[in-house]
Amino acid sequence: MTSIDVAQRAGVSQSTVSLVLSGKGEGRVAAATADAVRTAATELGYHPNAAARTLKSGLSHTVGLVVPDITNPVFGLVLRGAQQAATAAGYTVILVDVARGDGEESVRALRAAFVDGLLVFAIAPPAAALGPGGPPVVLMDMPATDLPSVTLDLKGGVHAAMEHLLGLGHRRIAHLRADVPTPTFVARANAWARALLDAGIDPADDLIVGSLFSHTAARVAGRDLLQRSPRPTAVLCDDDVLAAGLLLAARDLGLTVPGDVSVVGFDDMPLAEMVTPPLTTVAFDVPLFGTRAFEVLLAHIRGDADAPRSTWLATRLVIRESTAPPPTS
Amino acid sequence: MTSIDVAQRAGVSQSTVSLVLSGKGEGRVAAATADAVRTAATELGYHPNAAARTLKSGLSHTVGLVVPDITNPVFGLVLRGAQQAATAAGYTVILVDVARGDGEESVRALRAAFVDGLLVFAIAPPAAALGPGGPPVVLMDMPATDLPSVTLDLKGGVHAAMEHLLGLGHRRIAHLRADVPTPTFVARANAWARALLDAGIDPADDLIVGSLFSHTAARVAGRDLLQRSPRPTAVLCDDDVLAAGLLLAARDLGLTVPGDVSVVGFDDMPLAEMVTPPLTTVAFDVPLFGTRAFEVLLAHIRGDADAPRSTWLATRLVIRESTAPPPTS
DNA sequence: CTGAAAGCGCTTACAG
DNA sequence: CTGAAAGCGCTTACAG
Repeated sequence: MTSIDVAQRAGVSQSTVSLVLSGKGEGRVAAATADAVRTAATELGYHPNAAARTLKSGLSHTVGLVVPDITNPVFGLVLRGAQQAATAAGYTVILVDVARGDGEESVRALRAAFVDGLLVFAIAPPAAALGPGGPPVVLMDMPATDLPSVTLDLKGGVHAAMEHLLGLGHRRIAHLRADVPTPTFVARANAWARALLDAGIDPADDLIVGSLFSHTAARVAGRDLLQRSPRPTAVLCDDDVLAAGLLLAARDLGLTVPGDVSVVGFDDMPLAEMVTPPLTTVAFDVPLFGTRAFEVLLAHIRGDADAPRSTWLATRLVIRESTAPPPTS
Repeated sequence: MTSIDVAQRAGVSQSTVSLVLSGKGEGRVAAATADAVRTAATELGYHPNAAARTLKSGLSHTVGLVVPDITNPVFGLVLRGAQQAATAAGYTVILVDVARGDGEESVRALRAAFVDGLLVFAIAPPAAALGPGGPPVVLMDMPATDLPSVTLDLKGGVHAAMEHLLGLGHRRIAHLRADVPTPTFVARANAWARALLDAGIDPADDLIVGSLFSHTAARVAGRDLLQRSPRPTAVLCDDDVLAAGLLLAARDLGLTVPGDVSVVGFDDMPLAEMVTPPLTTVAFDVPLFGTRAFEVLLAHIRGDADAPRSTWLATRLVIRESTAPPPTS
């Protein structure tokens, strides 16, 4: 079932079939001819072979989104946003999960699916993504000097959260951080320390605890943190899943939130509203983040002269019920 | 940068390059020649063009996973499981989100990425996936007579949940259901009604409420349900997100769980442990579900004579803190 | 307005 | 053990 079959049935040449079906026949092919081609294609149930098309044209109209850990609910929303913009432009976004590995395998596979471009979220772009002949890459939540990127105003977000906590009267503000040394988490850590320093508080080691990326790990880390004395009166968490784990830890220890300890999350995922109490958290427009990233990537795929090198998205603090003044005792 | 460049540099023919680099040269190409080819390829940073390879061989070693709503956290784990089995077999899984649309667009795109096979989760397989020349399709959580499928023991799961609730002394057991008329939800509804009937209870309409698939929608629907009188003493929910919404509704109304009302979820996603109280829920091995589905698909891709038509996965009830005997009043 | 022809970069019999 | 050649199914100048 090839374009030649369609051509025969419609009584035209293969070129004409291609022209009509790709929409490039406009004003070059007679309406009657075009109709005949379309009819024949429908009757035969013909679908152009994408491999052949891509081989010839060099374009697949598909981009890949590489995420570090699909288990984290934010990425679904990022994909949604990216896909929305992509659909409008005639593209599809396919997602690949690196599962906190190096992603070499996955990206190699993605190239094998010859995507026209790559969106890489918060991980160092796998070498396989770069090499010569590789497609354009846009980094998300990952600053870079040599590659275009879309980042988040992490500093502003953490700053707002710390101002909020400091304003409430907290001094011992701990940091429950992700045990992942990527720039996005380093930036959070630095902003936390900066805010403390600016308030004349020492960002001491006993205010810091690291955790793997699961609520179970955060629960264990949180128990450790909340049993230190003096106990922190507030905790800034690197994301909402970690914050959810900390909530569990507080409950394990018979501590109330925000009565005994205030908690701030990051990302404002749906989860933030579902836990008890609902989380005060640093928010950004997650789908928009995906949309923006796709738009930047598309500009690079098209080779636009004014394709943005690096842009960023605002963050803001959403205040819910997990923060309050420190206990008076 | 093509295989011809590599051939020239290594001083061999294009055929030899192909043989060596595809691993099919074993025992057919002299070791020294093979080394020369590999060296040249590395030096040149050569990557075979996947479109050409696929066009010629008809194989992309990529399969697609089509999910109804990537926003739901279960699908991430399904992808993980599928990818794990796929990696072992030299395949990659790419995910496409249909966003509760019909998926025609997405699947067309996936075919354009010429996947070797398709895993379609809980939605009617888009027509674009079927047509002649389409790749093998395996349906997940969606029984079918004409296509291979991997399903869940939904009936057993609901039965266990209802036995648990009935055993606790509940009679007015409501059903918070997904407003999505796919077989997976119809099966849950039927099993719920069956269990009630078997216990001599009428599965009346006032025990039923439908909701869109978000905790916000479920919260609203849940408030409606919990304000009916007499109030249900227990609610079976079509999934954990819906159950989380119901928990919020109970809180809105000043009701305690499980004191005033018991709640059972479905899927046992990480969320089930993060909400308050942790959810009693119908569980299954989510990653294994993905793994199984991939294995079945692979058997069909390979054309194994004994490729399974339809298999199923067990479910079990995980009892946590959201269920207790009904209020004595 | 339409067709004949070349060629995208591989893989795979086939010949030697 | 190695190479020359055909061909996968399209698209795209080019000719008419």
